[in-house]
Amino acid sequence: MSGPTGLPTARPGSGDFERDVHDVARQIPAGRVTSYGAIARYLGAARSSRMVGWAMNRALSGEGDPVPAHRVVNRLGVLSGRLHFPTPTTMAQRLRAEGVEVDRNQVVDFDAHFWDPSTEL
DNA sequence: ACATTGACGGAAA
DNA sequence: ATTTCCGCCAATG
Repeated sequence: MSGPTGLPTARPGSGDFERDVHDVARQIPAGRVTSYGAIARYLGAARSSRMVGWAMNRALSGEGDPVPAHRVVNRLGVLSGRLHFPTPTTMAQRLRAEGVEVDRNQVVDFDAHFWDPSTEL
């Protein structure tokens, strides 16, 4: 946490952004998913959803506490980051293991599984 | 030092 | 409704 309000205040460009992204991602409940944009909005960097992707990419690097990167998809529910996992199917497998249906690299009934940090957190 | 490229997404055309 | 354009900025060639 960083801000006096308790809300993360780090923005892209600050070294804390990456850590905050990981922080939020770790709070995504199993069986739920969120989007890059949703995390960016929560962190007050609505236009930097790409940076969230960059941060998630680093999350897979293994270092630090594990981050459930498979629970972050794009706004359409597509597993756009699947190619960054050990194998192209790892992301989908992990989601299915949590009860999230995936068809054609896309979360089925995305809205029902969507978890918005701005609302839920 | 300069150009291109993204795990994106909203706005403009 | 669909397609194209840009902002955001770290990383890479």
